[in-house]
Amino acid sequence: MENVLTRKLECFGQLSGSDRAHLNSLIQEPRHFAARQDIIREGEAPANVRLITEGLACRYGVTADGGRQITALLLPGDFCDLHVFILKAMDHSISTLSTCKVVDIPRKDVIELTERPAIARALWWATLVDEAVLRAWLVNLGRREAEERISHLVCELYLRLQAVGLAADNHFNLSVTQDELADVMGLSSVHCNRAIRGLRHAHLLEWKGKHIEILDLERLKMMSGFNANYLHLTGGKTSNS
Amino acid sequence: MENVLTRKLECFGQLSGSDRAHLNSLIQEPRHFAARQDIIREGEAPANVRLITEGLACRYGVTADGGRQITALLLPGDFCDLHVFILKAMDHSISTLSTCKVVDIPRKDVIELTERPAIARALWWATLVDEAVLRAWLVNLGRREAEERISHLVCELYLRLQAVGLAADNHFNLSVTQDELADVMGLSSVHCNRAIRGLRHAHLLEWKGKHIEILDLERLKMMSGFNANYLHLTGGKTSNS
DNA sequence: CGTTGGTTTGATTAATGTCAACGCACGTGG
DNA sequence: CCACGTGCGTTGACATTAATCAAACCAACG
Repeated sequence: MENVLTRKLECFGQLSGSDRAHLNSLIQEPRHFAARQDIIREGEAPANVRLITEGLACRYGVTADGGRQITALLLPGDFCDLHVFILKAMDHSISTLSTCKVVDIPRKDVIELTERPAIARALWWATLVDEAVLRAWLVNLGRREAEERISHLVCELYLRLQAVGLAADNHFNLSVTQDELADVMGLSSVHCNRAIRGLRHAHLLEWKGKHIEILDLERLKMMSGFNANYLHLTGGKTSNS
Repeated sequence: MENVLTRKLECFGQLSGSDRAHLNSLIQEPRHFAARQDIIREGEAPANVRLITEGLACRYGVTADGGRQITALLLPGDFCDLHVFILKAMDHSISTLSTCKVVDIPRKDVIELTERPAIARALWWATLVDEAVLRAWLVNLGRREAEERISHLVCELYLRLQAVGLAADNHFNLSVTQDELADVMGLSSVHCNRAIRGLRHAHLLEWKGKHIEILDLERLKMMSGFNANYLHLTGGKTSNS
């Protein structure tokens, strides 16, 4: 089975055999992280680029009064800190949510990567998609209320997980507690709990422990105004191939 | 006077005379837009890259039920659609807020730009800063309430406008109505109005029409937990030089 | 002057947060 | 094998924050 990095980058477009081989050579032994451990902290300037190969992680920011807001969920294939080439220091922290495997890619290898045009474009694409997801989340937090907000996230995660082979048949696993979900959604955990109950009672989904089952994807998309365009998954392998 | 593009890119670092000259040559006659006109709409795939040289514009997304959320404020020097090289179509729209001047840069000229290393890095930097601002806004919407939220935005805009020479001495002009501010903040315009009144009564700022005067920047930063790191303005000309 | 677009205010309702209790599943140690 | 924590989910009661509706106000402008 191909590795998560090539799978992810080929969402943008087909890569040559040589490019794939080169990418494969970069995936060394991963480091293992327990759940709820910081991978990188705000202020640090890491020397390597890190890539999640297994598990769930998140970017987050904290407010002065101790609040936490998760600003991105990182799935297998996602980069932690492509920024490092340009910006002096991390302006946010990254933490695991589940146990994770993380590969370190030395800075110089990434620079080499950017000299392969197809890969460089795919990396650039990944950055732009991250940005698009951030915009979608902003709309979600700013203009949708709790049940719609959660529905929207569930739709997004289903498609993103599907794109890396981690979801199918309307169900998937997600290692987040309701406290953590609250930090994603900009809500309190109690309110998240009640919103999920609402969705359950409306026969839209089941959510027990880590297991999420979407009972009515169409209605879930409808009620949350979900439109997959922003994920830009129109490249190589959108559908199950 | 140098143009806004070079001024902006030199926030990242000094450019050579040749690079500057090249950038200057790209700034042709701008097109004029009235206030509240769309510059690009969701779904379009523009052939040129557009750059705001004067005025205030915004990115925005709309929800199914007609709500609008502004996801970025574009100041002079900001690009509208660097995305166009990679992504097939815009996943959001851009509209003017005030009257604006907009320069079109042909696609091929931007490709040439990316072949000059210092400029390519500066463009990359600009993208990453945009992303960092999105994350900061997400924290703002998710975890701060109205008064703090507005304070945070005011601090950010003051620094960003200062960086392009459009703010000094704790005041600046901002062409947004309270309805538009509400769409930035994820609040209702009535609630924005009351929050501004609160800030006014606390002697933190004055805000009359387009004119904003910061009365106590330190306290404003404090109460909103503002930390300028995410703007990454540590390069060439952070302070007044 | 009257219109118009924007701001301000009050009254009311809806959404969300907070605090506290309870319950359930799971693991650990006696 | 059972008793006890412990972490998480669930629920209720109540406080706070924000949205909505509607009216009044104000300044700019033809």
